[in-house]
Order: sequence, then C-alpha cells, then structure tokens
Amino acid sequence: MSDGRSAQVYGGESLLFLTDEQLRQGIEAMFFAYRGFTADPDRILGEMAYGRAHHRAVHFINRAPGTTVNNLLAILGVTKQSLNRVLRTLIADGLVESRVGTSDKRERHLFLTDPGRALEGQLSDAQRARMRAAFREAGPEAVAGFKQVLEAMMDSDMRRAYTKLRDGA
Amino acid sequence: MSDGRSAQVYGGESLLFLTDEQLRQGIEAMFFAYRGFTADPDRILGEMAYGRAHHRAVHFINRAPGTTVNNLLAILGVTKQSLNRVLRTLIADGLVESRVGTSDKRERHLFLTDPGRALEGQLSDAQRARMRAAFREAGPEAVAGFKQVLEAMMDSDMRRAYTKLRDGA
DNA sequence: TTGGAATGTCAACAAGGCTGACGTATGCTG
DNA sequence: CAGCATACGTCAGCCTTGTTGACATTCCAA
Repeated sequence: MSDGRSAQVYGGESLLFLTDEQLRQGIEAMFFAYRGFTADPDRILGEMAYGRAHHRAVHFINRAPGTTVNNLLAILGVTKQSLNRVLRTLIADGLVESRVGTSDKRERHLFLTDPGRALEGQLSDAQRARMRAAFREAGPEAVAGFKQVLEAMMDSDMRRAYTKLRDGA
Repeated sequence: MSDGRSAQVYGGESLLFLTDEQLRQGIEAMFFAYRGFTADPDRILGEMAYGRAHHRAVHFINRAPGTTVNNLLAILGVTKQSLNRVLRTLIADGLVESRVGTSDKRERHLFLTDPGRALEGQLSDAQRARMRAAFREAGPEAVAGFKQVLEAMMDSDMRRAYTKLRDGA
C-alpha cells in the first residue's frame, strides 16, 4: 500500500493522479489549507473570550435557526458536555437564545440574538473573504472539483448532514 | 459583504460560483471533510498514547528526514514548547532520533527510526486510503481543481512551505 | 405508571495549544 | 576576544476543547 506503486497504469486507464505522491500532496494541501481556512476567524475570536468551538456553534445555529441541541450535537460531532459548555457561555452573554420546544417541551430550540447575528456576520465575512479570493483565483471548474473531492472525503454521516444543509435547510 | 449580492453578474462575466451561498457551501465542505480527513489516523492514534500532534510531527519528519527543529516549527506553526512536548515523547519512545548538527552544532536533525517509520506508514496508509477513494470517486479533473483551490486558500507562508515540499524535498 | 429520550449539570481528566522566563551551547561579528 | 544572536530545551502556569462517568429533571409514549 505504501510501496509507491498504487498508481500503475492498468486496464488501459491512466491513474497517475492516484500515485502515493499525488495522495501525499493532497494530504499536505488539506493540512496547510485548513490552517488558512480557520486563521481569520481565529484571529477575531482570539480578541474575545471565544474560541473555534463558539464559531462552529454560532455558524450552524445561524444556518438552521431553531435547531435542537441534539441536532447540533450530531452536526458538530462532539459530546453534549462539550457543546453545553460553549452554549452556556453564548447564552449567558446574550448571543444565543434557547427556547423550550412547543410540540416537544424536552427539546430546546436555538436562535441567534441580534448581537449573536452580528458576531456570526463578522466571523463569516472574514471566512468568506478568504474563500472568495481562493475561488476567484482558482476559477469555477476548480471550485466544482474542490467540492466534489471534499464531499467524497466525508464520512457518510457528515456527507448526509452536508448535502441536507446544502440542498434545503 | 454579507448581503448575498456579492455574485452579481457584472462585467459580462458570470460569477455565480462566488455567491455567498456557494461560499458557505465551500466553508461547510471544508469543515465536514476535514473531520473525515483526520478520522482514520485519529482512530489509530487513540489506541496508543499519541494524538494528532504526534502524527503531524512524524509525517513531516518522514517527509523531510534530517529537518531541524526550527524548520519543523515553521511548518507546523506551533510554539517550540508545544512541539518539544511531542518530540520528547517520540524520542523517549524510540520513534524519532535527534542528531546534533555537523556544520552547526546548535541544530538538531530529526529522523524516524524503524519503529517510527512503521507508525508513520500505518497512519499514512489509512489517510491515503481515504484520499485515494475520494480522488477515484471524483476523478482527475476534480482532483486538479481541489488542489488549486486549497493552494489558493493557504497563507503565503504555508503556500511556500507546501510548494517547496511538493516541488522538491 | 413506568421506561426511555432529551436535556442539563457536576466533577475529573487529558491533549495540545499558548506565554513567560531561564539556561546552555554554539556561531557570528565587531 | 567580547559580546550579541541563534537554536534548542525546559519549567511553570494558563486556556480551550475534547473526553467519561454519574446523576437529576422533565416529559412523551406505550
């Protein structure tokens, strides 16, 4: 598997993009790019008492207002204790509102307040700016390929969450 | 910036791939895909006393044998205290060897031992398997686009490190 | 009415970032 | 040679964010 021969030409089809060397490039590209991807919001969050976990929570609450805690848990892939710690501070600081469910009163539905929306906007503006610059530099076809590969890289659970968010909130 | 109008058609050129909606998809794709990207090595590491930080160190030492501590520091983007904690355990466990430099005796050159190479192989086999499946599913053109966008998303420092590793170790 | 689901909370812990301070060995430069 | 800079290691302490385990509460549903 790591003998560097995983991309022999066989069946008459060139698979040079599957060499270990190509795969290693992809791995390192993901590593370095993810750093850039999080750098701008991290800078903003560093000036406050918040971290990346707060950003993620705020992002997905904004994305799907009224989502339940359990729902958010599944998307973020952390324990309820971890998420709860983050949510508690966001609620205490008045950025997130938690409303008891109407049909099922066990559930809590989460919403951003105005200040919460303001923070979300600030963070995602920064992140979008970098994404926009990268998309513009690479061009539409590259962007399509970028999304295809990323989607194929997800665990099936995450892929379902991703496409669900994408195709209709 | 977040008014959803950032992708008007102007100058006669369609920029529909730059809508806030498209950018948000890219952001979420990065988030979900990165989880998949790290999942397999994390599972392996979880069974040992190691974490993601050890994986990163081992990866880049394998990638550039004899690299110095300072060099690795720059690539990983962490403090020397953070890296040192990781390196100390790897050296103590006999996975990494640290040799005093010959020309400059202040420098330490880092190498994987045989057991170190074995671990690196195990981790990168797992990570490559997922990357290979994703590349195969998406196809060569998507892979090219994937790399283009990721490269464009990096900070310039990281981009330099990435291309340097890519074009000639 | 009872079991289970959804939520919240407390405690304890670990990984892995960070800063600051300090020490040592080595290299370079005036 | 003296002095400053560089490379590295280390100690101490802090933060965020993840984990497990235990337990209480609330409420739906069989």
